[in-house]
Amino acid sequence: MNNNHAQNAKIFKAFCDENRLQILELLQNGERCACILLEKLNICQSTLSHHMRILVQSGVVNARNEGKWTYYSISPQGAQHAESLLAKLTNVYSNERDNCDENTK
Amino acid sequence: MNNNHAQNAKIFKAFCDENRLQILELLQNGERCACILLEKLNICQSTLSHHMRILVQSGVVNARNEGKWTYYSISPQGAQHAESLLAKLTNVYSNERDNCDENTK
DNA sequence: ACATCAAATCGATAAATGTCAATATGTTGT
DNA sequence: ACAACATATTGACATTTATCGATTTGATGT
Repeated sequence: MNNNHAQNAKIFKAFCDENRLQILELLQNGERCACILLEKLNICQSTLSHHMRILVQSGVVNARNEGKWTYYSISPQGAQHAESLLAKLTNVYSNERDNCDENTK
Repeated sequence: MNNNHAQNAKIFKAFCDENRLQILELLQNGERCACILLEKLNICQSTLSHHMRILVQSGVVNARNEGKWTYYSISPQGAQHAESLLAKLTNVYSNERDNCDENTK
């Protein structure tokens, strides 16, 4: 069984903050420059940078540098990975028999 | 647009902790009593209770009381809700034109 | 070289979270 | 009523996280 829960938890951290969800919502309309995101959010620049780092590290968001700008976009692959991971983590394998057995370890 | 990001963030908090992911993994084999979960995890009882509360409040896990025991199980509906919410949050509506427009607000 | 702008990093601080020990609540069986 | 057990709650503490202001890095244009 896949057991790197510490790493998997990091992926879902992308979705655990109000501001990050708002950022994702903005990115749903397409790739956006950091400065545009900054305009729309009531946070300071270093805070945005912090959130973008978490989003990128989760794999859910892509970053692209062009000149002095950084463009961010939702990564369909990263999102798909998070989605299937969530499905995998919540899939029920049992048919509910053997409830009190020790067959889980 | 659906904007209760604070509430949505709480749902994904269920998946943001290593221990909670391990609990979900145990529940994949079917409904489990808290005492069984406690046996398998290296955490103390009050910590387990804390994590179960977060999991239940996220809607991803169901709790059922029977006598002095509490049985927990994965909620397929709750999991489905989280999954479709994740998909909704990462869906890209744009065809990548109008990148620098102000059409997002 | 220099000024300007965008973004990242650093340092400090406040808030949130995870953890445990101790206690409380509630159920079961005697 | 009481003891035993399962779970929840409380209080304290350490760690992590979110946030901001200040500074640094890096690119652009003059």
